[in-house]
Amino acid sequence: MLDIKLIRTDPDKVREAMRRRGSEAPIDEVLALDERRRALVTEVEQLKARRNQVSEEVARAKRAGQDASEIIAAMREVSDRIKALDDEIRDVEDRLHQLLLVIPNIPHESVPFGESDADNVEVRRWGQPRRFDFEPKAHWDIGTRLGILDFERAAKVAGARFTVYKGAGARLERALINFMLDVHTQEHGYTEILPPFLANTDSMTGTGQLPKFAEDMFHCEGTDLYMIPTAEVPVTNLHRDEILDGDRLPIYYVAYSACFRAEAGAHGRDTRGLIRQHQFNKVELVKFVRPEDSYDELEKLVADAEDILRRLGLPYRVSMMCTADVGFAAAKKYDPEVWMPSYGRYVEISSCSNFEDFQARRANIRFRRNPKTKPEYVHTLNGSGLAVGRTLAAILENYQNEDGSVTIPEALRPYMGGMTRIEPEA
RNA sequence: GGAAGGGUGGCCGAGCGGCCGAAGGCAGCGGUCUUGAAAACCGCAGGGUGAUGAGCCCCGUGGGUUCAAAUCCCACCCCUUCCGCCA
Repeated sequence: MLDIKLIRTDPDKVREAMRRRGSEAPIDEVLALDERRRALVTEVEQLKARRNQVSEEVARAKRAGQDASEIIAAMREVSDRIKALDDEIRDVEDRLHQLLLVIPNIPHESVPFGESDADNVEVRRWGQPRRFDFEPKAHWDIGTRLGILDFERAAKVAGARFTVYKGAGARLERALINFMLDVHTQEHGYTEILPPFLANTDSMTGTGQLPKFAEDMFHCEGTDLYMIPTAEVPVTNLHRDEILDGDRLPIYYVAYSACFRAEAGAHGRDTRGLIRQHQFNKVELVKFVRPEDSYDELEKLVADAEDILRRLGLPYRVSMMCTADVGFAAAKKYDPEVWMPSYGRYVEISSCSNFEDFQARRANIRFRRNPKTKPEYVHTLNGSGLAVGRTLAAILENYQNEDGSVTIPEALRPYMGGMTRIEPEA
């Protein structure tokens, strides 16, 4: 959520930011409602001040045993007016709030202008895509042939875009989760969280999934619960409506969770394999930091995600999202992308964002620099470290052998009981 | 799911419809005293809006009654205990 004061004092800056994003935003309507609200508030507050004053007089008179029926009668009218004004204010504020909730964040000045994802900018590249001296297969073929991924039975059990992992495949997924959690907790300084996988409307609104993106999520009928599309939601909302002690910042959390996405509107895209699923595993990094540190923290966050790819020996590049692709809530976003032989290109495997105070304002997450000062909004960041299913797919493809087996990356072997290869079932 | 009890400031905990943004205690901060510390004593200390002012608002949330609600009424949410069910 943007600061209403910013919209009020510099509406052109906001309009320009929306134009750069290619987003429509009801700025004029916001300004009109804001003005209306402030006029009403001024009026009602004057009346309330009078009511409070007179109430005291009534109390004093009654205590003195005097009759106060005249003032009481006079105040009835004032009270009615107050009630009417309060009703109108509530109505105006509701509408204003609804509008503010659908206005996206302002991209940081370092974000390049662009009109589509084609305008994203590659910032660095690591590793060399392997040259195969045989025809490399796609991970769905590799996994199916090895008997470690079962798409058909998953479709029977749940439907399209679900996968059953089996044997060494299930273990490899679990190994990746544990490996990532261990690296981030033991070497990058994150505290592990295992959050609820369902979250309520307030939480979804706090991080920005609602109200705009309801159709992307699974909703549990008859409840106020949504299945989380990312651990960002429960973990960021851990500190909703809190005032954090400045000494505690920065806070780093890492959380494994299953993630659930309806993928409405993705018909026909990535229909095969693990790339686009209704349910997938992810290890998510979340930070709460001081505003002045958030861009340094973003760079460190990306580096933490990249570290996993390097240790796994997976070639990747990092793209900086342009204004058109930065995402609703983010001010700046980097996407680490892994080399995927079956796609013949780099595929998003993480997404690291600085939301500045956009989420903090929605979720009311603040901190106090020192005991005397007013609370300020924190900056929140998050990034995948990494998407586990896509990582497994990348390993199958990049580490495949001509005989159909897959070599297990060095770093994962301790998590696989020393296993070095996944061989086809006998 | 059923029954009972409860949600007040960082924590504990009072609160007769008006003098309650709210006693008291603890923790915190500043000071006096002390070589220093503790103790004792004095003082400051919630959040929002706004200009560090005035005013206004906030006692789980939302309605209602009233000239006036932390206090009365209704609904909802959450917590605790007991029972039932259950991984």
